[in-house]
Amino acid sequence: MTSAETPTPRKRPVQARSAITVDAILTAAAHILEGEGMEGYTTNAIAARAGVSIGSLYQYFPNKEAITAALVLADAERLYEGLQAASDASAGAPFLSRLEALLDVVIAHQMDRPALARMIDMEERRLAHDPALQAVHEAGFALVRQELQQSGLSLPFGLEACTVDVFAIVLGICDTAGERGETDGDSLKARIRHAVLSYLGGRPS
Amino acid sequence: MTSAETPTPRKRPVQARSAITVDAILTAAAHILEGEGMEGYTTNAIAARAGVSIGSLYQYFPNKEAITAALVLADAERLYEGLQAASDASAGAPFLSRLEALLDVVIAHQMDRPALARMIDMEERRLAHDPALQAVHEAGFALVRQELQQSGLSLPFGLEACTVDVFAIVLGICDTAGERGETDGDSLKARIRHAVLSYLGGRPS
DNA sequence: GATAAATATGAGCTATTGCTCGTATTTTGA
DNA sequence: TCAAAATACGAGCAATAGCTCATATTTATC
Repeated sequence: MTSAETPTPRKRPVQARSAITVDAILTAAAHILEGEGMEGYTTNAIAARAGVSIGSLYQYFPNKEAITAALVLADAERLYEGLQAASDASAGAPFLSRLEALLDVVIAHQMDRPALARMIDMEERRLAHDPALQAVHEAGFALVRQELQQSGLSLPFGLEACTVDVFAIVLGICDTAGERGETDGDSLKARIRHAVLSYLGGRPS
Repeated sequence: MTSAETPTPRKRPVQARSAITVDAILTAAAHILEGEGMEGYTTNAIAARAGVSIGSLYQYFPNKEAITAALVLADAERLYEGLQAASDASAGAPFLSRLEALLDVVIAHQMDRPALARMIDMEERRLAHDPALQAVHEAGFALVRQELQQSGLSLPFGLEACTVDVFAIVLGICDTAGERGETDGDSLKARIRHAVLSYLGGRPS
């Protein structure tokens, strides 16, 4: 994984084994969050599950919050990179195709590990003021903004408002689906596509 | 406030003064949540702010979670009652008017105390499995479901899916607006109305 | 092989905080 | 008026969990 997953590390891991340790910690944290929620999410439990001593954990993370922040940031980055890749891959294609490509990424991201996605989503709200996280969010915004600009559609509101709302609609429907335990990705995609397209004024379905 | 705000009370308040105590506790809890977030949200702080001893607090709430649950439930009930009232008041009116009446309630609820709304929203996700809360949610669903049924619109998806999505769209845009600190209720309403109407296939703005 | 730097360890400290319980005060009802 | 019930009080217990630090081990460097 990239170095961005370890923000504010107390010590920069330089040897290979320490990188493995950091990775094990983040993986363990994710598994606990996914399987037990916030109740079991303690630094001691994370260290134990990672097969690492609590001392080692605090050698690379200044506090518990930093672990969560790293987890959330890595997740946001993965999503953004997926969107970027989809955007690049569908360059030149008509807007509808490009939108579908982006939705596929978002939905795959949601459907992959729904329980984890839900927990990370909740933590993401709590850590919304983290500058590194905000930067990734802004990058995602920029991507969608550009997509809308190039779509040639006559937008119902200002570019910024439409960008914000498209995000809100997509994430809103996705999160709700996650909370309700929906598993049908195709249905989800069809509904989100319809919601976004009709909002933008493009011919839906 | 109604008795529904005190679920699972350790002791049912029967005298007037104890009702005041319970009310003071809930009010204090809301104020702390609104002003300091989860960091300052401790039972001792709540009791202190309420001008009540910690012992009194635990005479009416079995644990801290019950206070939060009562807060969230009261909020959800207030919203639902507002929707119900708006629905009743606009009986017989065309769908667009009725939708606007409902949106006014939602937006007023969001704009009234945005910081508190945001915190309650977060806790609401965490407590999503609370039966009493689920019941209120279901009541809200039923209201919107009926509204859609009576609209005469030919829905783009099944009634249930449309109900869920309308909720998700409205709350998604609202929450995002709250997080971004938006203060223009009119703009918000226009966008949400557009999003919902276009999703449903009714002629937007 | 020797020295230093990096990494790993985990017992236990510290601080917080949810919560209890014995007691005091107020209200009710007869 | 007085006993019983309801309410209020708050010092302090108990448990948890974040985190430190002195020490041990491994790796890199020369």
